Amino acid sequence: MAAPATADKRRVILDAAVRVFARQGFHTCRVADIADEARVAYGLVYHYFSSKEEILDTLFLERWDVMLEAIAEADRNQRSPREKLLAIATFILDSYRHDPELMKVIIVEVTRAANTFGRTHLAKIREAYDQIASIVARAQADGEFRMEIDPPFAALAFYGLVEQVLTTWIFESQPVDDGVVDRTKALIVDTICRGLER
Amino acid sequence: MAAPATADKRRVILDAAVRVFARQGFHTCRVADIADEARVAYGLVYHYFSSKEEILDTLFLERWDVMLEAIAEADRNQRSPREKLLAIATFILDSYRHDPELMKVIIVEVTRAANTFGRTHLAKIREAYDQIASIVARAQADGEFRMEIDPPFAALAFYGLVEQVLTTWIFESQPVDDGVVDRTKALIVDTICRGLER
Amino acid sequence: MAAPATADKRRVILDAAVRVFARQGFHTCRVADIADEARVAYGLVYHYFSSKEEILDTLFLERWDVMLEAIAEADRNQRSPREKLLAIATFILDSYRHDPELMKVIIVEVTRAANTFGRTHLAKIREAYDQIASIVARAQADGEFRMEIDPPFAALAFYGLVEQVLTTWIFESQPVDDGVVDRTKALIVDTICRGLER
Amino acid sequence: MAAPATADKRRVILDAAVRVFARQGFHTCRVADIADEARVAYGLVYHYFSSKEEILDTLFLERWDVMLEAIAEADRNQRSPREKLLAIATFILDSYRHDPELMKVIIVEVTRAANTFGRTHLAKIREAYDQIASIVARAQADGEFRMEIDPPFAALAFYGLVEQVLTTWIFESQPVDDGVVDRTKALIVDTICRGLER
DNA sequence: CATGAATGAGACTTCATTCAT
DNA sequence: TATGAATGAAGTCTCATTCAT
Repeated sequence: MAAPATADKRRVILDAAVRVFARQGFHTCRVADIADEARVAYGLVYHYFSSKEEILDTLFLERWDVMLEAIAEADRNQRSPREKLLAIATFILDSYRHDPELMKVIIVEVTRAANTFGRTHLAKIREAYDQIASIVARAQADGEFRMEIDPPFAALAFYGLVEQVLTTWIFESQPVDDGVVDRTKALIVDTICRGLER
Repeated sequence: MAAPATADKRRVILDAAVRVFARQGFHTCRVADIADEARVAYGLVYHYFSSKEEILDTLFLERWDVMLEAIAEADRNQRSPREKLLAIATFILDSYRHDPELMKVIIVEVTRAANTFGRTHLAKIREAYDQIASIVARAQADGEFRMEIDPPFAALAFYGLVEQVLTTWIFESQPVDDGVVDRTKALIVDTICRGLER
Repeated sequence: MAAPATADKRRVILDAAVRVFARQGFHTCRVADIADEARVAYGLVYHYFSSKEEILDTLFLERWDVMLEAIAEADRNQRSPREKLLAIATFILDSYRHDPELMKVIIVEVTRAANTFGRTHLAKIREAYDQIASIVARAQADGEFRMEIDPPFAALAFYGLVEQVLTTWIFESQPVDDGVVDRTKALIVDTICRGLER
Repeated sequence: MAAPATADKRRVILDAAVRVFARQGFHTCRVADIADEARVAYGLVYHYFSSKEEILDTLFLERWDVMLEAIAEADRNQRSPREKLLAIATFILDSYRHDPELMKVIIVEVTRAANTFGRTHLAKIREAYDQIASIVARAQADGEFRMEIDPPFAALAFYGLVEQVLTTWIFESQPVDDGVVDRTKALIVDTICRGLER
């Protein structure tokens, strides 16, 4: 039972892949880059993963499941729809704050890659939309949200804005501090819930 | 000595590239696929374009300039900010209605490709955001929009929703009819301007 | 009869080819480079020459025949073998002085290209050696040169030194003036005829 | 567990490259030809070398360093300048005798390729000239060679003749036997040291 | 588990040559 | 003669994946 605490090479490879994908992009990087970044032999990558794609799939699914659970929890624990949306925005923006590289990879390489991984994981991605739509639908039933906007569409607007914000941050590739994160999540919720007009 | 109707091979290649990029994605397709689709010799592609990338750049810039002009025109010709945003949404959604493949390529391969072409054309893309933000800023000055939401952020919400809608359609890859387009553009403007709450 | 004095496009192409071959080398340059340098349409090159190779062949044969004649003339007009060799060295070095680019092309791309054009034009190249060897042979018969060195070998030494000198100049790619040329040709003849030892 | 005799694939590739370069010439052969000749997968060539050029560079540098050392050794071990030059000529001609293909490649593709590899390796090539010139200079100081011919020029004549001889053999592409080699090296030294005149 | 050499299909790009005008 | 668009065969290099140790 002498295995050292950091011997989980699989994890090391996954973490290295995040950095490499974030830096170079999935299509541009080579498997060798990942092995180098992980300081691991070339072949070991293929010992743990059957392909380069599977690494990205793994990263996405790991994280996305956490997010789906966070959304569910927000729905359970918060009272008003506004607070629920705020909790969701908070979770996603905090995720970026804590691990911008991972979020960059997930958004750029999966969520927004309509031709490739986005299509592969369409069902998973939709689950998030559906949960948000469900929150909206119940808010309408409770008379808190107006009926004109159908829930899937509202989910689109909300999640779309969150993702657009993250994309902007990713493009700017400068670190965001807690203040920016706090103000932005409030702004997102306010914009979506109250609209632009006076 | 009338110019032959289909002699512009450069155009033929560009149009073929749209179809191929839309179908297979930029990274997945080969230059040979474009040449085949255009029914043109392999080398001719390189006679007109210096690389596969330049083809995509050309497609994007051609179309994006048209869109920037359309936004400017909407700003000039429409009275209220709501009408201006509606005109912009109309233009973009109609663009998709009329040439879904081209719009798919531009959004999937450029606008949302934060690692590659999106970064290349960042300045151009931002011009659109800036124009929209400017509309919002003037609406605030005129007392029509509320002051709480800063204009660049509002532009993000509006354009983000438009793009998210198109992405959904692209994912579903089923044709949209005029009715859907009309209802959606109204919904976009209503969502962004009036918000979700009662 | 409006043809301008410089309308000989064939000549224009040949002269342009000299410059391009000298600058970029035969293998590295493209036919398009020659056409550009000649300010002539792409296709015209193929109107006058059947291939890129034929251009180089033409340049070589044109010049080499002049040289063979110059050697023959030196043999006829000069009295002593030393004067004959001096006249030959003079002619070759002067050729370089007057048109270094052409000489560079002939030496680098033909004479020293044992795998390609050197092999093609082997017979022509040998004619020069043979003429020089013949001069040496007669000098031996006349008792002016010693018998120990067989004429073909002597020709090798003499012509080899001339070519080695030119190669050095080509490598240095700086212009040589008349003084250098004069001193060098004397040195060549002296070295070959009298040797290094006291 | 003795190391297998032929397991060094890098060496196998280099040796195959010599044969292919000698047979077809550097510009005419394809990397595939080298891989085939080495009975090795295409990609392995690029595993060991970054380009076709690097293979030739490697072959040249390996051999040239051996030659520089041989010249230095001749300078150290031989007494008279004539014996030193004889030892050098012997080494180079023997090199050809033992591995004519390698010497062909080095001379034809590097040493005499003024436009390409010759230029790249100019400094290395000059080292050989400089060593020979240094031998001549000391012979002049010792009163054994006459002062009229400056040492770099003498080196040119000597090395130029050696190379010209090899080039002739290469052109003839017939094997040379020891007798020819012995007679030729004596002839080279005699020609350069005593000259043609009686 | 771990290593990294070995494989080979495939992509991009170049460019000599042809041809219609 | 003159033009330059059109052709398509090659060739280099990359890199995901396999495999022997």
